[in-house]
Amino acid sequence: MVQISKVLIPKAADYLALNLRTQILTGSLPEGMLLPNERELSERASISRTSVREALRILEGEGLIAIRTGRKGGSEVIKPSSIGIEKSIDIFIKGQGIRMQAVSEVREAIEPHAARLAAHNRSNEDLQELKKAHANLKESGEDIPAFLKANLVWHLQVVKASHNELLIAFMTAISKSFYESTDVTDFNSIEIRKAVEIAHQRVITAIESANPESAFRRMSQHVSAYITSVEEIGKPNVNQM
Amino acid sequence: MVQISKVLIPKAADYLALNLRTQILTGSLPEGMLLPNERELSERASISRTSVREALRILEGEGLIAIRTGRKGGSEVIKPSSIGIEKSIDIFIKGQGIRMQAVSEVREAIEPHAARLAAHNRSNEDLQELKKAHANLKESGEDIPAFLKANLVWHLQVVKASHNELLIAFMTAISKSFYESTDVTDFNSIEIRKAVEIAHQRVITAIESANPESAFRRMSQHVSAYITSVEEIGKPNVNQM
DNA sequence: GACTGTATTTGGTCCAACCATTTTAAATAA
DNA sequence: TTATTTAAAATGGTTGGACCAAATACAGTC
Repeated sequence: MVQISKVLIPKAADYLALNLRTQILTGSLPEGMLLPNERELSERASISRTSVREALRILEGEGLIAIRTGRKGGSEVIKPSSIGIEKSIDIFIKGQGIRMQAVSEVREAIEPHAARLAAHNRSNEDLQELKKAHANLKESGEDIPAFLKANLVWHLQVVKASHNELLIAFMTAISKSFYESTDVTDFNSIEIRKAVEIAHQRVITAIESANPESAFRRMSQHVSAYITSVEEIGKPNVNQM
Repeated sequence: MVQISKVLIPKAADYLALNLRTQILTGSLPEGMLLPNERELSERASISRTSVREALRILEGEGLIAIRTGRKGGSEVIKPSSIGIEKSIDIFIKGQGIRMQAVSEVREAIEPHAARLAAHNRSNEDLQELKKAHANLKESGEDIPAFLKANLVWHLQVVKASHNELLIAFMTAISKSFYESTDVTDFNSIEIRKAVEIAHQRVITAIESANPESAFRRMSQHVSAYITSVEEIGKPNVNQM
């Protein structure tokens, strides 16, 4: 028996999308460049404009092009931002019904290390932003939503100060889920909020004095304590949408 | 002056995609369900089949549906896997020209913590898979590519044993980039390969004996040492494609 | 020079037909 | 009866062409 492996016939749109994606990621199509308009792409690739548009929709979804209408519009090659990562992580968490605990564990992995890196790499601007975020948290008073918001910003700012683009993307994606599922009543107590404030101050001090191991240890303690204070047995999973 | 904010007119396809995405993520459209066929969706949503197809292409790209042709074909709702995350991380790393060092730093954040969790959560199957991966690494002998492959599998297996779906997804995505950019000649020395083997054995022992802090520390040391041994000043960025 | 209207270019939408693939069902042969 | 072949049906894939909508350029006008 002659062995014939199945001939895969990729869809026209997928084929064009792959072609363009490769050219974009290799730099053949540099950021800022305008792709040929749809009618020309259609002609050049010898496929219908409909298929071209499906291909462009795929690339748009991947964050590789931005499509503008009107004269001088078209498909511009853009640098893929972390939004794509955030979107897919969000879909993954919601679609899979990921446990909140799993999200917390990722924070426990990322944040201490990010604090360590921040102590190494932070700029003066980073430090000022961090202190500003800390001030906002201190000033939130009895306004629990404002406290939670300021808290979120502070944690993100620490990771930003690490200057690691991947950690920033991960943390941004995850913190959204975490923030959405945090119960306001968890922070009704002034004592808990004060403890958070003190812990943050310690981390800031470590980062400011460029002490990586101290930053790591203090952030580690803080995140663990924070999660413990939020966790309750039987707490439901991440909210669906 | 009357304040009029710009009226945003979303594209028909985006609108339908958002509608369906919401229903899928909230569970209204459960996994396995077949969406109405394209012609019916077109009729029900009062938009053209072309727009319906663009919407389906978006959802397909997000990993929320699988489209099959033929009678009894159609768009099946599927559980979004980690592939979407891996794809977007891959695009981000390549498109942004992320430094290899940044990828390494993420490993240093994730792997020790994953080892710690593995010591907590690992099943007997996990342990056996880990030992199998270790055996493969030991048996690779002078075959450097085989060594690197086995090494990759071992590291992934540790993270899998953590039973944290997000960490697994992150590590899978990242390890691909790391693996692709690792120079074979970095491991020409038998001494280096032997050191890796010993370090792995220590981590396995810690995980087997359910000693989280030992697992954390040993993995931490191993990853740092590994990265140091691979790092060379002036090493180029992650390969573009 | 500022404004205004018109033409041009580009993406957005629609339609109607036909092709390709897969499954089902009927017809036929063994 | 059972196995095989053939035809029909249902579904996504693709096409070409027409027209709509938005953004810009440009010529004309004040």
